Amino acid sequence: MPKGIMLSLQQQEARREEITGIALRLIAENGFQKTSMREIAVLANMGKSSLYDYFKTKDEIVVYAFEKVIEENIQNIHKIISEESSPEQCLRKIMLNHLTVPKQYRSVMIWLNAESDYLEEDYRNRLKAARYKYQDSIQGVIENGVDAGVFRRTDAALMTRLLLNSVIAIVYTSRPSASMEKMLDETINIFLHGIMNGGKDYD
Amino acid sequence: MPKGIMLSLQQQEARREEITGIALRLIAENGFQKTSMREIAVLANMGKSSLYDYFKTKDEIVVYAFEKVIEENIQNIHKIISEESSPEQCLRKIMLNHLTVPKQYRSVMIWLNAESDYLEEDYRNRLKAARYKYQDSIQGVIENGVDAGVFRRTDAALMTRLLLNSVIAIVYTSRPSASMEKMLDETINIFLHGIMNGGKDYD
DNA sequence: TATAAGAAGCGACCGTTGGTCGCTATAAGG
DNA sequence: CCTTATAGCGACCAACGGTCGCTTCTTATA
Repeated sequence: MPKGIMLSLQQQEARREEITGIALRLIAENGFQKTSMREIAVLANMGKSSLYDYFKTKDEIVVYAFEKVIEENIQNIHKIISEESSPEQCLRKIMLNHLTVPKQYRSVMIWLNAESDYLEEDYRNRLKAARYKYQDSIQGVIENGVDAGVFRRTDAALMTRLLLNSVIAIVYTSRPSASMEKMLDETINIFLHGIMNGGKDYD
Repeated sequence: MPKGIMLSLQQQEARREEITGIALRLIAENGFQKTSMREIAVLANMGKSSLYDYFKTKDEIVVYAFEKVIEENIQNIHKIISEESSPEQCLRKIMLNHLTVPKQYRSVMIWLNAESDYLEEDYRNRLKAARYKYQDSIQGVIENGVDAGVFRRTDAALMTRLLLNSVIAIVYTSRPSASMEKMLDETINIFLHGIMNGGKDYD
């Protein structure tokens, strides 16, 4: 391993991605608690202390991973929005996209959901920013649907959280009652037929 | 501190409850990770190693707490079911009850949701048993509603998980869009008007 | 009353953890 | 060729969850 070479920003980023990938794999296998920095360092073929040249703490690794996957998801959402004009279909596709978040990311997302309140303020803020940005782009779809008269007037922010949490309920069960796609379909049907103007108007 | 006295089972149970209470308070404040057994021991006025006379591990404390709160909730549900004949109102009341789970319990429930897969098998099984029992009693209400023709035919197990997860989405947000009761109301309206036979029949 | 049995409680200790620090080795710039 | 800056690392630290054997006390029996 050559030392003393200045790594370019891209190279640093690549290192960070590599470390993150290893960490996510281990965390998905054994949980956050039982995954140690030493273990990650071994698999990344570097000394443990070198990890700290790329991430300030263990927590930051998962914060970073979260930001990355959210960023990617937001890109997907924007693409879906630009390609699909029906708010209803738009929502379906967004949820389907959310469902296909790679497996390794799921455990850190769930873990963050539980522990994010107790992280350092800096990390909390980064997580909040990412999460809000993601939620807001979905919320926008719902609000557009309301404005277009496709959805009844509803609490779009709440609705967004319900939808996202429902995906978690689908993905993260030890007792699935059907395939994930089927459950997602049923879930969206439940939500839509409660939210769409169909005969009755709740205003 | 008298030593050598044989504690009755009730006294042991009381000790366990006391320890659990302290632990829950600390965990709600600082998170599971940052709550140490030493800290708990100090507040419980006992040596750290004495904690291990009442709980085998730190994890077991939260497993025990989970079992307790679920048990209590199941009692409440049974009472609601026996007093309320309308499946719709029944669901409303059950969800409202779920919403009123004491604050300290919430953080351990969320934490368990994230980490339960990585606990010792014994704990995993205890958690599973409690959770299933709880879910099943709610699922029963939905199935009754379906049989009575009040609800349309749906995946009752999925529906249960959606409902429970939605309560979490309501309670556990840093950006509430209304009071918890209002959000719960809106949530149930969304679910019910998607699930109830109102004009259309999806079969 | 003397004593054996057994449980409550604890201090000292263990391996492992996340994280720090100062040193070494090396490349680039003058 | 020498200075400077940096990637990388080994040794170390306090704190953690958890264990063990000892002390201290009560109760039961003789």
